[in-house]
Amino acid sequence: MVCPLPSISLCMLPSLNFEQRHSFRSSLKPTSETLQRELFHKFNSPFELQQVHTLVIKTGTPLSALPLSRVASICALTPSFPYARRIFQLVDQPEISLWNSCLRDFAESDSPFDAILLFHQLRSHNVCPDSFTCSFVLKACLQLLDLFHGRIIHAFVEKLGLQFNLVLQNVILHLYSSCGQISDAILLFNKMPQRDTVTWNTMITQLGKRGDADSAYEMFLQMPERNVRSWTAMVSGFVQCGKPKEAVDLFTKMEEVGLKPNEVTVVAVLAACADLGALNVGRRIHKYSDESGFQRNIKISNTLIDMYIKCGCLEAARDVLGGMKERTVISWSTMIQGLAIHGKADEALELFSEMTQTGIKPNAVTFIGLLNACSHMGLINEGYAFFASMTRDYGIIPGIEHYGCMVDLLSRAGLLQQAHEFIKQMPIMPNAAIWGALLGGCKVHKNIEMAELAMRHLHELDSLNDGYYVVLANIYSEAKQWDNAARLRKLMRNRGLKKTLGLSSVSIKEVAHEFVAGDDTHPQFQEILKMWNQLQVHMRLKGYIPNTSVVLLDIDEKEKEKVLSRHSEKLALVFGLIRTPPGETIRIFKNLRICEDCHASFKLISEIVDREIVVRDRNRFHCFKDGCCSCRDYW
DNA sequence: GTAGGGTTAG
Repeated sequence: MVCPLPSISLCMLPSLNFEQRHSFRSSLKPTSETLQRELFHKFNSPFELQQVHTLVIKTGTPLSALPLSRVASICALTPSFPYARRIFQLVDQPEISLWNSCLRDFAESDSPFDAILLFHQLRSHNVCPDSFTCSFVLKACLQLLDLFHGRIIHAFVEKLGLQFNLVLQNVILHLYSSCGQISDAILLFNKMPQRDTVTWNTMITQLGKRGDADSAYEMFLQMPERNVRSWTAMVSGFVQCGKPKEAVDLFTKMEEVGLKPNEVTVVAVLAACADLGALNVGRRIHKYSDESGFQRNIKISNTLIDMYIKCGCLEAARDVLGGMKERTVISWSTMIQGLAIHGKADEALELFSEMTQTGIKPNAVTFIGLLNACSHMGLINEGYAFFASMTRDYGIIPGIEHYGCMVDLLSRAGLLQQAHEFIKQMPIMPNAAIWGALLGGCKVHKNIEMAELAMRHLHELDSLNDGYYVVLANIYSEAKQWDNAARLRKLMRNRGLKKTLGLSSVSIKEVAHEFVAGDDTHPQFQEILKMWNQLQVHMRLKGYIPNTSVVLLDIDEKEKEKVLSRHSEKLALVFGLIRTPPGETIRIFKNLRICEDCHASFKLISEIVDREIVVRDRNRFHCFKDGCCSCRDYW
């Protein structure tokens, strides 16, 4: 027999200490409050539902005291479902709202498919869904990119007469567009009776993700009202579409309009600066970000690290990493990759062990950075060791990129036969990048036979890429096989391929000055030429001999030297020397790889003019100082 | 209840 004491709330007894309270409590009949609290902890399996229910009845506790949403999530996908329903029907709360909160939790959980299962459960037990039900299930479909169920729910929305619910229409639009059904999305967009900013922003975001910057921008201009998210979506879209300049320009316009960029905008525009190598804009945004109180945002810090690295400022990148209170695997991987392209393999490897010591597990991208570091410095054994370790110690299956790094590592080091064997033993089909890496090694190590073999594969895999033909033509002309070189040029012509023009830019007071190879139409060309001739006198005294073998054309030596002296990176450097004060570091950005003659020249010039010259080429950084390059001539 | 962001071989 239960002790017939009146129900007293424990909080009415503040003077009792913990032990007293505890002994008192055990002699009391549970109140609704204590019951509710305890139920929350006890509720673990559906078996206990009946026991709890019995307790509730025995103590006369109102049913609403039960943690109903917890009951719902525990019973949702079990045979106790009907039992839970019977309880819900006794509570003064719409049944569907309980299932909805459960659906929301499932949709946001690690297994969103549970939301879809629950939806089927609800349907088969004739529970009537409402608009919230649909929105949560659609959210689950979106997480899973489950177009099949998405279409079912869409049909259901129409059946329930919810086709005028703007929120639902927006989710459906989002679902179609992110499942790659852009034409369905556009169809829906066009027939929507009303649209809001979310509708437009969704379209802009998804078009940007698909690489269609033009359509996205058209929408951006067309939309009646733009908020910060609209601008952010467009800035981000430009970055994703490989238009970082447009991204920075739009960002500037956004500031002019008086809108305050938020954390997401900052990430997007910093990524644009990284792509552009726009250090000054990047620095300004870093300052803005700090002033806005974004210091603790990990994604911003990670993007800042990447931005500084890609702008050639390793020190600044280190400072950002050093100042981070919390780091993710991305923070470390970004820095490791950064050190790799700056030729600091030892530091990259050190950072890796520091990372694992702090308990952070590397991911597939971390290993790309590590292998890259080995590759840029010729660390063959270390590279093999990392390649083996990634699977053995971390269960990461190497992807095509990892194989690419290994082929690059071996080829660069001149182990061409070994590289070829490695390719033949790959468990996945080698792609153009793999053969391209081998071809690159053949150029450095002047192996015509292997180069031709690689080219046969490249011919099949990526016949429209001019770069490979140029490399092979280069190999031929260096070996003075003019017939073969000419044959290749003819092949390129027949295929409608043109050699990508060399483009270099040098930034002076925030303005990027661009130079094209061979361009003598620049207004300051005469000045540049004069300066180059002066430099050459000093260079020749230091033993400089123009390396005319890099010139593809079969022309006389004097002509070759002329072509050589007008390489875009040389024009940019000389212009930079003229227009900047002595001692200032010169930063050059080139779209292709730096040529061997320019590399040799820059080393000498850095010594002659006593300046640091930082060149970011298509692959990595070269930092010239006191007659040496940070790549130690291994590239 | 609906829209967004960070590292990735050559």
